[in-house]
Amino acid sequence: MENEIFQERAEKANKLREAGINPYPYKYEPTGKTKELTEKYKDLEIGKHLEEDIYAVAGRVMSLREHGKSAFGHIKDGTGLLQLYFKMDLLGEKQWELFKKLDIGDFIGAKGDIFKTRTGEVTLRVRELTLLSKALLPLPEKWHGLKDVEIRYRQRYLDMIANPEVKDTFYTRSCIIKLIRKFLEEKHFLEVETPMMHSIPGGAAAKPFKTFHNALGIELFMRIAPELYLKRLLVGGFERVFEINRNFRNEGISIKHNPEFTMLELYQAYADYNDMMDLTEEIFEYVAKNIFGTTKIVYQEKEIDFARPWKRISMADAVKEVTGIDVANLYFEDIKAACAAKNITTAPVATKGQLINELFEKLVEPELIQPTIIKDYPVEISPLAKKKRDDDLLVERFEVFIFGRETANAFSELNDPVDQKARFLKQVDHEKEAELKKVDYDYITALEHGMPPAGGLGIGIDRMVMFFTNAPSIRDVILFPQMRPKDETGV
RNA sequence: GGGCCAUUAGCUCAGCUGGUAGAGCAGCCGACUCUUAAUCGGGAGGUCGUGGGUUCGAUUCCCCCAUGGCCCA
Repeated sequence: MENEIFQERAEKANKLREAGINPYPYKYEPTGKTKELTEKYKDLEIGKHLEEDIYAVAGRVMSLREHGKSAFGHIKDGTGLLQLYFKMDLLGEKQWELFKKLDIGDFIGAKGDIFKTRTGEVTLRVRELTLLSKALLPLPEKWHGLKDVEIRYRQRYLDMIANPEVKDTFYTRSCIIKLIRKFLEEKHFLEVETPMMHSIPGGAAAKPFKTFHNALGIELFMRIAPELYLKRLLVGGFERVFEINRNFRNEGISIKHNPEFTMLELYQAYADYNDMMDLTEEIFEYVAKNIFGTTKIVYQEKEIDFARPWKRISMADAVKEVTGIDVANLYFEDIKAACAAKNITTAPVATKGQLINELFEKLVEPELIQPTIIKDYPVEISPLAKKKRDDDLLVERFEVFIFGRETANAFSELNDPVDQKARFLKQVDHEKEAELKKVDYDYITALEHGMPPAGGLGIGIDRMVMFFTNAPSIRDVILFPQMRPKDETGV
């Protein structure tokens, strides 16, 4: 059947070629956009024709309603839809023949005058029709749209055509990123680009993708985080830098995880994690206000308010608040027992800090619906953060949780090269994948030259976009989410 | 990695207890010069995800696999 439609349409294209019409011409110059025209003439009197108001519009044919020697249809361009009216006696016989070979899905140019139909719709009465591109395959159905999620992700272009809100989502995504850039530039942050291919994967705890550089003859890793390079820039003298770019993590795919995802990382010299808390709140509030005019949004039926200030609470206090377990004043064995009592399985060699983190992740995280800053993490799970100024077992680190999801991560950056080296070595000792972990001595060397005290912040852009577009899955905010390739027989 | 669910026409979906598959839209032919889910008439379109099993007979029951979704680790 698909083949049949394809053949019929290909045949139409051939007939047009025989008649001297190129079904794939080179250029068209529209003089109006659909949205602009429907807006401009929305108050036009019903039934009124403006024969002097002539426009050329271009777009994809989305519907056709034929009436013998006349027809209505809609075209869609980048701004919206516009109704077109085709009349045989106005088009002339030759153009009418061309019209009859149109299919839904074709791109056309249409030039004509404006009028308003009896039913009150601004319509272009076509006097000159140009085929701009013949579509050989049919579009998804007009009424129900495209629902098959597999096709929506694999053939995103069909999703965009059939489901208008998809374009809105990615439009909003672009706006959010633009706003973040604007905000940071106003605060004198410099946007930089650091390597995507690292010889030592660092800056986060995640499995990397491996690749190979032939000329150098070395294994390289797609970056899991830009952190260690951005901090080298602090050593070099840039005081405020940021990067918005892709990270790659060779881990599972879920509603919250795509192997490649976009991260904002920024570093500010002479600042600490308290400054990063303020900055994080400001960024979210700024974006929310500029997009919605308010700090309140609805995400998956829950109202979320980004208004400052957010709740700020230490991890230990959060665990105590939610579970009643006073981890700060308990010994290792008691915490282990508490985990067991809550049916939380723990690694046999877990440290106290890791146990507390387990309790936090399992029992507290899901409760953190409103934006919440969880601060003061156990040192053993945070090798790049500076120890808390009054507690050696903790680091000055916070994460932001929204709707139970980790959305940002920030530290007072560790700039003591001796401490950093010790923590790297300890990590290599403990990590299961120790053979993957190499100490980045080049980074240590950079710190040895002196890095100013600094605050650093990372925000998961995809997750942020999910909140602002009410997207249930990260795949809804990534244009081409990772899928298993289909075999060569196609989709 | 484990569990559950889905896969039927280009798209959206029906298909009961096992008896060789239906609708709407799209597309095709015809009628119709203000329709908008246009309408009316006619016809066409299917390896029921793949492979195996049970059965006289499988879209339907069972198993494997593939792809996707959700949940858990």
